[in-house]
Amino acid sequence: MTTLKQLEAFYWAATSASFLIAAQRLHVSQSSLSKRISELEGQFGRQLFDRSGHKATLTEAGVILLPLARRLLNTADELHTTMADDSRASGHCRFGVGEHTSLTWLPDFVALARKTYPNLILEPSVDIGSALEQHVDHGVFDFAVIAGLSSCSAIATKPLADVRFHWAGAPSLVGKQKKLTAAMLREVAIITMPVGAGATRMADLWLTENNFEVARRLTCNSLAAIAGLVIAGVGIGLFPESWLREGQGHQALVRMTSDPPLPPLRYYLHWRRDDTRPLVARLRGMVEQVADFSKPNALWPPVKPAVKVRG
Amino acid sequence: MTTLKQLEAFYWAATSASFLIAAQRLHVSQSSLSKRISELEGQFGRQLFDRSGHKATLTEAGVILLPLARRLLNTADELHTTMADDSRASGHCRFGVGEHTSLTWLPDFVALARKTYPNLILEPSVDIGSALEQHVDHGVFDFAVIAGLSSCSAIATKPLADVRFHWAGAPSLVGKQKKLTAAMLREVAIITMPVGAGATRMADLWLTENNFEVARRLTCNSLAAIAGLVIAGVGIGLFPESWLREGQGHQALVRMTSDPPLPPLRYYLHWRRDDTRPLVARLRGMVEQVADFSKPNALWPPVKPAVKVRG
DNA sequence: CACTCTTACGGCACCCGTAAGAATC
DNA sequence: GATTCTTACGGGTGCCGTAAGAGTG
Repeated sequence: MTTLKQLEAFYWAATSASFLIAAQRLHVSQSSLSKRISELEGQFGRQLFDRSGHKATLTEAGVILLPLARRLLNTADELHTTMADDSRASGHCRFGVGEHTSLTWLPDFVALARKTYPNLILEPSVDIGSALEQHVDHGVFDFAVIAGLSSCSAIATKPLADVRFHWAGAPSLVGKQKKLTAAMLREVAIITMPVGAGATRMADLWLTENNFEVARRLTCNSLAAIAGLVIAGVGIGLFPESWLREGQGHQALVRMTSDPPLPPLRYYLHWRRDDTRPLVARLRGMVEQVADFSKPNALWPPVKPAVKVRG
Repeated sequence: MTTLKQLEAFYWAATSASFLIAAQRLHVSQSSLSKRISELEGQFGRQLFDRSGHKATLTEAGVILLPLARRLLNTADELHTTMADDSRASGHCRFGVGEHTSLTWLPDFVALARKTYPNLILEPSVDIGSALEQHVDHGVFDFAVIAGLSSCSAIATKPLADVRFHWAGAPSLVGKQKKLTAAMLREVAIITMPVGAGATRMADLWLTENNFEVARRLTCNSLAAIAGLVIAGVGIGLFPESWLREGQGHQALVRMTSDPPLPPLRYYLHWRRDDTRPLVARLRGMVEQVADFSKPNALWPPVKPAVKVRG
């Protein structure tokens, strides 16, 4: 008898980058997934994948089966949406966020998800936008929060918030006017996340469109590390507004103005359009609820001098 | 994870007369079926059946699930219809036929089905039409061949053939004209299958509509036995035309004419509308191919005197 | 040689059927 | 007491993961 497990295995194998990634998404071993597909092929009496090449590709029969399997899985998901009491749902959820998210509302989301689904195992990963997007597309992540839109039509998106970024430097570098000028850019290094990150793409666009020349570029994949570099006077860094808010943030990090100002960066929830699992859909809904990018970040608490010295 | 087996069990339990009958149709033990339903209830966190009474009835949640399960099973069946190579399908098929069918084309059907699906186990039952219909409705049979239409809207039908029936008697009873008159009916017993049989219903209608009075009625559930009674001179019997064909049949059974003639009896293939299993659908198609009610019957071969004595 | 998928195999978990139990009519 | 469904339990098998194998680029 054909089972939903088998069809699920086939579907994700057919639409993921490899059997291995499909297996990871389904939380089974790769050999188990391979076996499930073999069973299907046995039942149908035909090959679903052509294994002659380096990687398996769909045969004609596989192409026919793909939409049928999708329909069946859809129907099964609808049934679950209606019937299932998933308050005690167990399972895994893998998702990706940028570093900014990881330091603002990620704990809120995890807390809410854990409270709603105590048996669910959450597996967040922090990475830059381009890597997150690829992992969503390949089926590694159930969803991801990424700055900017996806270029892939198989990925659905929903806007979450606009976040303002600003340049900031150490007091000694910033000067009195706290304004980033073209002259400064020609002298001082600027430090950003790697090129795949949404904020970096936005900043590069801003630099290009305004014909700013940049002396040196430094990239680092940790925003906290960048803050350390900036404080040490290595250069000017790019930070979300919440890191630089008045009365909060490290006194050694001074927000600068620029002309024109940096445009706001829009964050989107990304997920594979063909992922209809109801539980994941609810988790995505919870992301929308708690996604507050203006929260004071966790690593960078409001600094009130521990001992206030008067006079 | 919810499985198709579980939903199948639920669906047939909900639409069959009892868990036991549903289990028989699915070829599993009743306890196994019960367990599958319990598992569903566990997953959904609600009762699907109300077990307080003598027999289980659907709860509100069960009523909601029923069409969803039906849809999922339909989708799964469509997938199988497209993909499955069922030439080597294994399984069981239970069906019912009337005695006339059992003695004409049933062997042809069994032969064809066994040839097409060597691993399929066929389980034909012979009974009268009303019993067959009930068994189809309750899910015991996958299909049945019955004279006349069903009164139940859940049963689909397809006409197979019109069969003519005739009265026949022993030569001593029939007389020269071989005509059944109202006078004869008042004197001689008529012998038919039990009241639930289609031919009997047809004959009763004929008697009533023509205001014939009948001296005595005998019923017997075996057509061969009725033939024996008729030949012994007990009364006049009702037989399908193929039993009485010229040059065939037992010489001691003489076909009679009647005024008005008996109307033809239409045989229909009956099955549960909600049974969408592709294999069963193909078997039903095979029934249509081989259903030849005018075949000489198996028990009643053309009688050619074993030894022809001349002179 | 890195990567992808298959095969072999030991172990465990699940599911099945038998049989006894509980509840209803 | 007959019927209907559940529970308990032993047994078998099907499925999973580990690990090694085969083939490709």
